[in-house]
Amino acid sequence: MPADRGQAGPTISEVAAEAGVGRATAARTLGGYGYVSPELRARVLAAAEKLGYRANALARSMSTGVSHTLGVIVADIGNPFFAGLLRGISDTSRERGFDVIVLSTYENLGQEVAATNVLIDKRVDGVIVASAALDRDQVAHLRAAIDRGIPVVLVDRAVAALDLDAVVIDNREAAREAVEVLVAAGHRRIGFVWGPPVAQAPATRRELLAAASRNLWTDGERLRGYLDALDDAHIPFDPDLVMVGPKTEQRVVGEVSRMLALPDRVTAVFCTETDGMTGSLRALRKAGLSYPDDVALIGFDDSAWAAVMEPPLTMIAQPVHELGAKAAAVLLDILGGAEPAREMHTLRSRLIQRSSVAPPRPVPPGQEPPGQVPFPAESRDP
Amino acid sequence: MPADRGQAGPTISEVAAEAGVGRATAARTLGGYGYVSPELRARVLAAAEKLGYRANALARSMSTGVSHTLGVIVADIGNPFFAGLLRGISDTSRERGFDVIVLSTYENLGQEVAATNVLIDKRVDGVIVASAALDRDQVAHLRAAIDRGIPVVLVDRAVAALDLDAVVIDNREAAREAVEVLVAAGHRRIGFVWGPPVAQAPATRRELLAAASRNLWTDGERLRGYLDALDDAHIPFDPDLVMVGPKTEQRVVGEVSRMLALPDRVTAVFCTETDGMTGSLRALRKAGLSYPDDVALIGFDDSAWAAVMEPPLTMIAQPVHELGAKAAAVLLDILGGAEPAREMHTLRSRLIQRSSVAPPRPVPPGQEPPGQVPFPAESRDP
DNA sequence: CTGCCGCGTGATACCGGTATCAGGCCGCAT
DNA sequence: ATGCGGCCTGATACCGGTATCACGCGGCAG
Repeated sequence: MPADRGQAGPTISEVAAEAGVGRATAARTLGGYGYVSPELRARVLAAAEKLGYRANALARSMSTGVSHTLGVIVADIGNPFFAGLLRGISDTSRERGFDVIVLSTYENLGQEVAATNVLIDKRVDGVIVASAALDRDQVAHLRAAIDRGIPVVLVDRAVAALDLDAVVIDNREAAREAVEVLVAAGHRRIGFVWGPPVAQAPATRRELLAAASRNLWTDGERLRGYLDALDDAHIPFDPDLVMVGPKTEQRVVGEVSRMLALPDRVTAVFCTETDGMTGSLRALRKAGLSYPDDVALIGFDDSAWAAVMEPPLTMIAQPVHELGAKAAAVLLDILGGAEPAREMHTLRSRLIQRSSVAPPRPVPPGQEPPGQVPFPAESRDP
Repeated sequence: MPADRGQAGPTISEVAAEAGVGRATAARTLGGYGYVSPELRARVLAAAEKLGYRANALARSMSTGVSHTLGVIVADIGNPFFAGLLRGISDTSRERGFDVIVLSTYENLGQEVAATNVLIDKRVDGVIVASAALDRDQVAHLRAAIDRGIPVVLVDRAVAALDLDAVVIDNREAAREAVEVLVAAGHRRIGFVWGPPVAQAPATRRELLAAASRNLWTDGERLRGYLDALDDAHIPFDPDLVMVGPKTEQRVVGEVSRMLALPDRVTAVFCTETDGMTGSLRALRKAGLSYPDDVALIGFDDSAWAAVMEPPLTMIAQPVHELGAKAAAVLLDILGGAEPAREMHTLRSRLIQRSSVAPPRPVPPGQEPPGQVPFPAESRDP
């Protein structure tokens, strides 16, 4: 029951009738294929103009099997990182005449599966995904898309279980570089916020690495970079300084507070995400501590805010736009007939040094300054 | 030329063949309509399962004329405000079984027109739009959608030229409340950053109001609220304290620097958007000034960053999720057959008082510190 | 035993495009 | 004059669903 036709705009048949030509002629003119004499072409165009004709993309896709639409699945549109990525993707897609459908999973694998199905059902030509999948048994939905002939390109998070093109940054190197800066400033008690979303905190370095190598996901790589820098400086790994598990700002505050209350407390914190940084900052304030003197800080994902903080924050800037643009370009090339390279395209991030790193405050052993062991009652307004 | 069928997944006919039933029977089973005997139903289901059948949403939409998809057009996905909005929209849409296609226009009317056409072509059932359109002659694309029977709901920015449902916040009240707080603290030289994107700065209050009333767009309402508060406090309007025109953080820095360098400089700044706030903060630092003592600050759109700034920023928090949820609910109700109310649904924002407002620094006339030359505000009155 | 009713099923005409192909018309060569 | 080839054009069969409708079959009443 096609509700109330006549509303939904004219069809090609109506245009043809108006122009007094056959349906096929109107279709050739409007579809821009085949040959039509200048005279008829003009008549069709005039009729289309008059009627306000717009081609039905659904019908066209049905017939051609091609939708000129890319599907993008991201973990969280609310995250500025993904927002930037998206802009890169849509800019280059539009350039090449493709539309983009965006779906956000909010880090929920179930929603990622649902999103993939939506894209399959809507017959997108290709998919770009920042997947929440970690393991071999969590990629069935992506494999289903591929099996149906829909090319998939990974972005931000590579999934080892899938042999696909992936566009990522040098997470491990970036993290290592940041932690090296901390080490060079003299820090040895460096907190890692936050890590792989595993169920329980790994007790040993070995366990941690095992967890990290389950996959190439972003957090895992950043953790490896952290470990690399520690190793190079011969700083022993301390599981108490690593936060893993569910990623909520709330938990960061708790965990960093804990690290700050340790007898041998943390003197620097490395944050792998924006929310980790804001959470750490909250914890600092709660403890009546400030940066960079009490605690040095470096975080991932530069933003306007980080630059206007007082003092301004040293941050790692990811090439978000390029990341998105590259992912779209790779996918579009495949759609254009190129053979998938099935390789990792790694882009470089950049450490922007500002003023949130200073040498650790020298502490005479045995008599740590007040304000770091028990929390003093809030002297500051909430 | 349907490239290589067999790739794209089984069709309903193939499922029917596999199950040994007629096409219609398979369709009824899989489509969940009409009657099918339990026995055949089971056979069809088994066949579908075996073949990995997924319905082609395109074909279904073609046939039914309904896509169960909402189109959303926002100005900028990179803006956390819109990201939050989107989440509200997709949460309630998904609840009601609708998918969402998001298009970002980056404040470009041309792209908004293109986006609208994409949505029309893809035959979405309804559209939610935060339009960049201001005037009567800029809404043709939205009217085209409506004429084609696609319901449109406005969000964040109401467009006066269109008699549609709109979900907005009490922008004027929110701005007035914020400026009142500034006034109550003793400020009389209050900067407004930033205003309507008009071509040239209005010189008089009258001109400004005229510009603002061209439409109900967000900035205009916020400007009115600012003016309201000034009027109530009998503070004369000074065009030098209002920033209008293109909205770039770069320009904010320049304009606020200018306001800070005025003989009778600004002692407080009210920002209508996040970028306005970060820009103002930059300008402050450049001038060697700090808040809240040198300059009081209030801004729109609370964020995690605003709360961790030192001192924390007093901000207006918009109910972003509710805004999106409400817009989706209104649209979905219309799609469900409800008569459009064509009214303004106004949600309340909340001023979160933190520590970026203090009374203006009293300065003995005649001996003001270099770089800041405050005069009593009254000295400028005509 | 015949007729009618009703239920379950399958055949089929859509939806609005694309793409193939047949056929009409014209010109030119024989 | 006839035949043939090329050029345009329009008829039509798809794409993969939905929805209508006709038909076959069984049961029950007359």
